[in-house]
Amino acid sequence: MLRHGPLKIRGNRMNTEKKPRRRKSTRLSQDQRVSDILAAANDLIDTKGYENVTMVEIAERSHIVEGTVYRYFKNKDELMLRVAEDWLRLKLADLLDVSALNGTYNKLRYLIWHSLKVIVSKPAVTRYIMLEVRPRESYKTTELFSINRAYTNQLRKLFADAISSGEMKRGVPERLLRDMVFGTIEHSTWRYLRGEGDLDVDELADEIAMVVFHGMSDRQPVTNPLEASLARIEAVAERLEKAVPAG
Amino acid sequence: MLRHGPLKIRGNRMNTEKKPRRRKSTRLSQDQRVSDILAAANDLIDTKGYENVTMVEIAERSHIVEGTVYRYFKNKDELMLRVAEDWLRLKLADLLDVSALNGTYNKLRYLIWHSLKVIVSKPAVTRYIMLEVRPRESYKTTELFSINRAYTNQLRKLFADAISSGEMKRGVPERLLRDMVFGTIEHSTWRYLRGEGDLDVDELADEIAMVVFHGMSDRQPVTNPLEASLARIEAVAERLEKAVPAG
DNA sequence: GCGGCATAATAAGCCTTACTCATCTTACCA
DNA sequence: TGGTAAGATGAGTAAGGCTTATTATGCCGC
Repeated sequence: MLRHGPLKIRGNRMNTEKKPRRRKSTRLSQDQRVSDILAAANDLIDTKGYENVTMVEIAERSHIVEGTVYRYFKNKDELMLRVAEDWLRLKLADLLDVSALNGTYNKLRYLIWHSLKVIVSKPAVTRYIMLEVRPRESYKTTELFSINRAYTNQLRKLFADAISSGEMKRGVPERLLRDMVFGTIEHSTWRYLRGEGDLDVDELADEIAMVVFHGMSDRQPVTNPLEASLARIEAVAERLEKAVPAG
Repeated sequence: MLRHGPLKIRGNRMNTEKKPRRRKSTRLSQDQRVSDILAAANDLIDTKGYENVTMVEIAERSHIVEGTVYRYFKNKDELMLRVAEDWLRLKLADLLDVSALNGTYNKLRYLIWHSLKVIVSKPAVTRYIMLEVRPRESYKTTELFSINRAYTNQLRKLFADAISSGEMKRGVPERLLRDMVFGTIEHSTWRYLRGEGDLDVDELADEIAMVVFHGMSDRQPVTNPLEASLARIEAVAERLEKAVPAG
């Protein structure tokens, strides 16, 4: 199938084929065109998934021709990046300062909850960022990387507050804790991002915060009878130790 | 640029152009061809990154022509999947049964260490799996998904052992703990997978195991609460025995 | 050795999609 | 109202995945 109509008008005696008519065009302001294109791209990404949108489609939905898109965006990647940046910037604009929240756990839960909200609000673009932008060598020089710093910064505050309140011990590499928090969030959302079912953001935020905060090991009051028994004996031991004069 | 030599031989009076010479071909056994192709694909993926290898290149390096590759692999995706599957299956073949290891922490550390070893052994294919296979809707019906179950199964054993020894409390969704373990591993390796520097597998395994085991909150790095508890009691008992006059 | 033949391998293309560019056209302004 | 800068168009290219008609090779029976 030819993309642009017949290549050659076959001449027959009385040429009944109309010569290809150039479509009527309208000149819009730069801003209007750009926002038309961005809107079209957004719609298409959301409905078809970022990997399936083509420049022709974006152009059609913007009521222009493919070549015109390239007047406003250097290439497809720049357009997609712009969509992602605009969205993420908007979403992170209302991120609270966690220092205002009460307690390490609440701060943590809030950050996790916020990330999940962002992801759920536009899964297709999240996929784009996770699959196309973050893996790049140049990721760290990316605008998206800078925007994401908002989370990193809040997490840093959380750590500072938690250390000064004694809830966290000093010395654990911040990098690792970050990887644990965001790694758990991302891994938890893959099922959703793959299109398998919904996501209960509030419940999941609770669960993730809990597991990340406490880790795998048991630290709650013991339920195991053997341990309970030991705990009682320990308590007695402690009392006796105090009672008996140091010898 | 034409991909396959001149399309049309322009006839001039005395045709001095040699007619396109069909290259000499050799027929190999099915097995030999397949393994040639797989070897070529492997080399190319490792050296150029999976996103940059083309079917023509794979064919050239296998000393055949593009079309021939399609006799042995339905399409590019099937070929790439095969490369990934063969590799991962081989790598997971020697995964130990964690029940043989001593203590939850050691089991955990071993699983993390093993994953990291696998990732480091072929980062280009790891990227392919993480960026192309796992995001698919069909991922769970994939051979790679099945192969990966080896980890899941070992992790399940770890949980079972840890619960029965009292180190972990019952009731935390297994899914979440899995997401924490593997999410932290993956997030920790992105810098490396992006090509930013090396990875000290042993050190990182220790760090991840530590942070995943204990979580963010401050706690003693106790490896076995029962043993720790007994140790404390014994110390007290010893002191008391010395302090209290023999009755 | 030799000829027939199943099928491996080749060469030439097709299709899609990102991107380019010469040409046409429009809106604005003098 | 007409000249013009720049916006918009249509046609085309390149690259890469995939298909297929044709060629020729190695095997097998004789």
